[in-house]
Order: sequence, then structure tokens, then C-alpha cells
Amino acid sequence: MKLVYAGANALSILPLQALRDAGFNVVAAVTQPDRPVGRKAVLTPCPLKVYAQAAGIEVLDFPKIREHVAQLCALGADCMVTCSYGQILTRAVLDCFAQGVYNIHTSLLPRWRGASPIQHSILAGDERTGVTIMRTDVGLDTGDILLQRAIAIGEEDAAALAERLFRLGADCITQALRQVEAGTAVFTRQDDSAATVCKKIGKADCEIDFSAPAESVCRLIRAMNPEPLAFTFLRGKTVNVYAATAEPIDAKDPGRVVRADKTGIYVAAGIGSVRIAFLQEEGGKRLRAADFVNGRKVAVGDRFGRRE
RNA sequence: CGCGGGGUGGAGCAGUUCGGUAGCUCGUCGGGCUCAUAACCCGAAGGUCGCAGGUUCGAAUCCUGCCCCCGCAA
Repeated sequence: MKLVYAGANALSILPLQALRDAGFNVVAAVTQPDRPVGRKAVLTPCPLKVYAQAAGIEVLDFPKIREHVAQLCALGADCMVTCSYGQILTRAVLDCFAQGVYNIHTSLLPRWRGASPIQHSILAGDERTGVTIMRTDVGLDTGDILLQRAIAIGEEDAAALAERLFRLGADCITQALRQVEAGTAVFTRQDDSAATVCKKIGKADCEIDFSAPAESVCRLIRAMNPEPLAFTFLRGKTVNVYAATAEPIDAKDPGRVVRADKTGIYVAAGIGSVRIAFLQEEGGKRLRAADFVNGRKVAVGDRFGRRE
């Protein structure tokens, strides 16, 4: 079976690798166009594009895929697999593939339709999530489900959970396409009444509110971890927080540092305390809490979250 | 020329305004105390102060050029 693979980020490489290892003939990789990155705005290709080029796969980095239907159809592929591709597919695009377009979605649909299911599943405190392989239609993650597999969410952050999910997704997609190939695929309609949709996460959603329970503050920090990062303020400077755990140490005055030593920086929350383990002040490097304390950047009595 | 912060012993920082023999909190090593400890006490090693020039009797500190790291914004 000839197929086209659409993705962009580093994790989207995993399913592509799995498909090729499983013997599927990937005739082209559709990716996002190069984007300016970093302070110097260096034009940078997305990870999937780099991988595809190295693997000798034809790369199609359309700014707008819907304007290249003819080129897609000309590839003569039977189906397309999408994974964190980031562009909306139109009817005309879907119709290029006789055997359909399949998406690897990192949630248990119909829960968490939309662009950031991993962050939202952590943020909401879900105990489990998973991967759904669905046949893409023109709606937002509304297509019929071909295969679904669940995993438990631990005390991990979004980076770790994402990696687990994409590895699982790599497994699922090969299994799913084998079914399609064999004609044994069974599709199930989604229960729209049970659907939840995730809004796009903005920077404002990432500011830590220490008056919330420590548990939910930590969920925010874990959910935003590699991107876009939970943050707060200290002496007027923004501070990104990478990792923290909730501690059953009750303390009044949310945002106040109640303890700071080599074991961490303990900040009073609405319920319990947040023990910060890794953080970074604007302009500074990412530091372990112990190093941050050694440099006397924070001490007991200081307050996080007070905006200038 | 998008805005801004920073490069000082292994780590994180102070010192730079008003040049004058390098300091703090840790870590490491040795010793001590303790039933014990992420605790405490004593001692030690360890730094061409990002690089290159310049000014000066003397530069981490002043001047010039360069390299590198980071936050925000895109």
C-alpha cells in the first residue's frame, strides 16, 4: 500500500518510522514549510522534514495543502496518515486518497478533540488517556474511530506523556493500516454528546495562580512543561517553572516562600504547598531549585506571583 | 539592525557606579561530633575574573572590537 505521511514535530517521526519498518511504502512526506526560529529568526525546517530528507523521502512542505490537491492526487497514494500536521484538510484533499486519510490523535476521542489534547488531559486531572486512530472527515477530530488504546496518566509531565503516546500511536497506526489493507477494518462513530473540545492554549493560561490548590498548580506546571511553560513572577521578573510537586505542607499567604533549601523551593498554595524543583528566571539559565537558592535568588519570605 | 539579561574556582551568585593584592552560599577532599542524618563543628585544595587589543604605576572594574549563553517578542 502506497501512502503519504503528514506531520511536523519531532515526535511525529516515530509513527513514520514504524510504518516504514512495517513495510509500508511511504511515497511522500507532507510537512509545514520552514519557519523563522529563535532570536535570530533563522529559517529552520521542521524535524519531520529533516528526517524525511535524510531518509530519501520526497518532501512536500505546502504553506496551504488545500491549494495543492492536484499534486497530492498525482502521487497515486492509496491513503494518507496525519500526525500533528497542523493544517486543516478539505474535502478535496481527503478525496485524493481512495482508501482514506487516517489521523493519529493523542486522546481517547471524543474526549479532547482539538489541538492540545495532551496538555488538557493532564490539566483536567484525567486518570487515563490514550491514542485514537480515526478516519479523518471534514470536522474537527470527528471522524469514525478505527482503533483506540488507553494508558494511565502518572505523575509525568506533558513531554513524557507525549513521548509515550506517540510511541503507542506508532504501534496503533501500523496495526490500523494493516486492517485497512486487509479490508478488515471496523469503524465506530463517535458519540458527539460525550465530546469535549480543547481551546487553544495561550500564554495567559500558563500563569500560575498560587491561590489554587497545590495539586492543580502542579498539574498546570506538568501540562505546560516543554511548551509553552507555566510561569510566575519574582521581584518583577518572570520565572518559568519546569517541574514541581505538591506537598502536604499547609501554609497561609499563597505565593509566599515557606522553605528554600537544597530539596527545593516550597511555595504556599491555596491548599498545601508547591515544591519547585526546576525553574528559570528571565535572562538566566534553567536551574535546579538548589542552585537557585544557593545564588540567593530567593529566600524564605519572598513572594512569587506578585506582578510588578 | 525587534526588546532585554548574562559570561568571576566544580555549581549558583556578589564585587564593576567612585581602578589598588578576589568574596558569599554550596559542592569536593581530609578530620571531628552523633545511634543516626539532606544536621552540626574544624581544616584544605581549587580562579589566566568569556577572548583580543588599548588606557594606567596598577584593570574583574575604564575604552574598542569579537565570541558564546539566556528570557520576551515573532
